[in-house]
Parts: sequence; C-alpha cells; structure tokens
Amino acid sequence: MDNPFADSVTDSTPKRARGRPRKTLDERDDGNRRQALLSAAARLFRRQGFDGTSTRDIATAAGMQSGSPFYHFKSKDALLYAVMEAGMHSAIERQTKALQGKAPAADAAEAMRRLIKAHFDVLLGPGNDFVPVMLYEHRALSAAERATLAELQVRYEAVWTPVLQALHDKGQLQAPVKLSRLLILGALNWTVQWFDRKKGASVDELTDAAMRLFLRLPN
Amino acid sequence: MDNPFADSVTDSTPKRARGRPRKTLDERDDGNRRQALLSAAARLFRRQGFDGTSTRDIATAAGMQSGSPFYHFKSKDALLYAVMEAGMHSAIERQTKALQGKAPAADAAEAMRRLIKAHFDVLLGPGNDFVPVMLYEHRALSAAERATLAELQVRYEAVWTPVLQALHDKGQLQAPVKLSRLLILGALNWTVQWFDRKKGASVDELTDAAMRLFLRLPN
DNA sequence: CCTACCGATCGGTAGG
DNA sequence: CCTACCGATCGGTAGG
Repeated sequence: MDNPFADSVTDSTPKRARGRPRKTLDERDDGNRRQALLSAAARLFRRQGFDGTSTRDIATAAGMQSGSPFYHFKSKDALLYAVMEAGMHSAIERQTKALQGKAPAADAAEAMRRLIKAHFDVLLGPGNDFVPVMLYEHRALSAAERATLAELQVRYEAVWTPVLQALHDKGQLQAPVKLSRLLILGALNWTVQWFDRKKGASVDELTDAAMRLFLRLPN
Repeated sequence: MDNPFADSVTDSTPKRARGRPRKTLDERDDGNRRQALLSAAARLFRRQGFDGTSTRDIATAAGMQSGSPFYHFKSKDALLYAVMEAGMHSAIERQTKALQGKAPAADAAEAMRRLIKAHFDVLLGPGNDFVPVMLYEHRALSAAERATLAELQVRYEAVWTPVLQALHDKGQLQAPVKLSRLLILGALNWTVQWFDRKKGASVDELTDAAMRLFLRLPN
C-alpha cells in the first residue's frame, strides 16, 4: 500500500509481469527482496547478535549494496522487529495447528506432548532462526516494540496454562502451574544453546525426555 | 606478580601506604581499580550486551578516562573473558561449599536441592552479573577462550551427574540422565530472563518448585 | 592512569 | 535499488 510505483487504480489486470523488467527472471520476483533481507538478518542476528551485525553484512548476504536495506526497512531496528514478529507469528501458527481439534482437558498429556513438539520444531528446525533471535535479542528492542511483542508472547504462553492446570489437577504435574510454565519453557528455550541436529538425541527423543522429566506418566 | 611498581623484595614491611600518594585515601586503594573495571563491565555487558557496550562506557562507570581500561586489560575481549572466568570460579566455589560433607548417593534429593539452590544463588543474587554474562555472551569469545572456559563448565556440570544418576536409580528421576541434566540446567539458566527479586516467588520457593517439577518426591 | 589521537566501521541519507 | 557520502562512535595506542 502507498507504493508510488504501483499501477493506477483503474488498471486491475491480474497480470503481474508487466512494467519495468527485472534483472533476471528468477531473481527479483517483486516483493521477495524484503524476504531475502529478513532471512539474511535472522541468520546473522542469530549467529553474531544484533549489535555484532552491520547492515552492510545483511545487505551483502542478501546480494545488495550497503544502502539498500534502508529502501525496504526504515532502520536496522525495524529489521530486527520484523524478524521477531515473523518468528512469533510462525510460532503461534504452528502451536494452533498442533492442538487442532484437541480438547486439552480430555487428554492433557497428549496436548502437552504436542505443545512441546511444536515448540521444538519452531525452535530447532533447520533454518528457523527467527524465534531464536526473538528469544535472545530481546534487549535490543525499544520499549514500545517490546510491549507489542509481549502481547504475542502472552498469547503463546497462555495456551500452555489450561493444559498444565489439567495435568496438575490429575496429579501428573506437582509443581505450581505458573512456575512450572516458566521453568518448562525455559528448559525448552535453552535447547537452542546445545541441541545439534547432526548428533545426539532427535527432536522426538528430546520431546520424550521432556515429558518424562516434567510429568508423572504411567508405566 | 611481575608488577614493575612493586617494592624491592628485601623490603618486607607490611605497611602499604608508602610510595607515591594516591588521589584520595579511600579511592585508589592499589589493585582495586581492576576490580572496579570488572564489576562495571559485568553490569554493562549484562544490561547491554558485549557488542552494545563500549570500553568508554566501562571506563566512565569505573570513574576512569576512555583509554584507561587498556592499562589494566589488554583488550575489550580480555575484559569479557576475565568477567566470565570470575563468574565460573565463583559458581564452582559455591557449588563445592553447598555439597560440603554430603555423600550425594546417600541423600540424593537433598544434594539435588543444594545444587539447585547454589545455582540460583549465583545466578539470581543481587549484583551477580558475572555468571549471566558468561551464559549469554558466550558468542563473543574467541575459540581458544571458549575452549578454556568449556573446561570449567564441564567440571561444574559433571557434579550434577552422579546426583541425577542416583535419583534415576531410585526412580525419582524418570528421564535419561544426560538429557535431564541439559533440560534442568536450561530451566534454571532461563530464570535469569524472568526472575524478579522484588516480586513473585522467592529463590526458596523457586527451588521448591524446581524440585517438584523434576523429581518424584514423596508426599 | 590521563591526553590526544588514529584508522576503521557504522547507521543512515540524498539524489538519482 | 545503487552511488557517494556524512557525522558519530569505536577499540586501541603513544607518550607521558
């Protein structure tokens, strides 16, 4: 919206290939340069930290010149925020899918397993740098941005509460629900620091270990 | 040792006030300037991150001019390393004291509680910024420094293993010992992100919750 | 430890 | 999006 290069409103043809030709046909596929910047930023922010990454690093990784990221993003800070917001939305989306059609109270242990697995997938999946950046570069945000993101985080974490409450009521979870949620999510989030897809336990084994560590399961 | 300003060896008087007078009597108490730099660096590295903190910030916080930190430390990197090493040594020391005179296998649950409490104390105690820096600024170290610190971390984490093994043998810990250690330490380390001494649970309540979350305790 | 300074790098912008 | 550029800041050093 508000794009000064947009065709006039009367022109509603669905064809998109008209207008100024792009450099090569498979690159420059319209708005995907923004995506390239986001991905490059996520990877670099994760590896080197926000302050340890220059906008030039990001531009180079996305195949651009040093000033070009600022055509797509107002500031380096806006880039960081966009990465984190994308991360949170993907996490919420995957969490929602994981619980689809499940009544948490009916089989709370199964719901718990799905929540843990979804969390690991979004955290440890190949190329999933967005959520780790969101977890570990929190500090670099402005207060206003932090507040907006906090709403998404509250939404995400709130989904755990009824599941944990049901497990607590059944005696499968012994610690207080709120502290349990904080400690459990901490244990999961910390896996980013040590988990290695190429060796050691798989995500499924990890999920299993977490279930047995936190809950009193039968057998 | 190796201090070029030290008095000659033959002079063994315990008096320390001789020689070039210091600016004021309560400041400049010989080698405590180095400590002031370390403390200031720890606090700032934790709040703003390593890359987000300038050596000028640190100098100002320690009451020095911009170039002076380099009189005490060879580089900004050396300062970071010194902070982390001090953090690890304090953690190991407190851990050792916490288990003093305890045979882990005899009362594994009690040993576990002491390990958790010691960990929280070193992590969440007022002004204890050294260990959090060590946990969250790992990335900024050189490979050689990381390797040296890794030895200390291995020593620290190794203490947990026999305790967890004993708990596992008794059936009080259900998940595999190694994954348990990783997940548990993650849960504890993450508390740095949310724990607030001024509200919510106390360290003792937190320790209690962790015990009940991870172990199958009687009653 | 301070003063004065250097080369390098950084986020961001104007103008096309 | 690129080119050319600016002001600011940074880690570090020489010389005292």
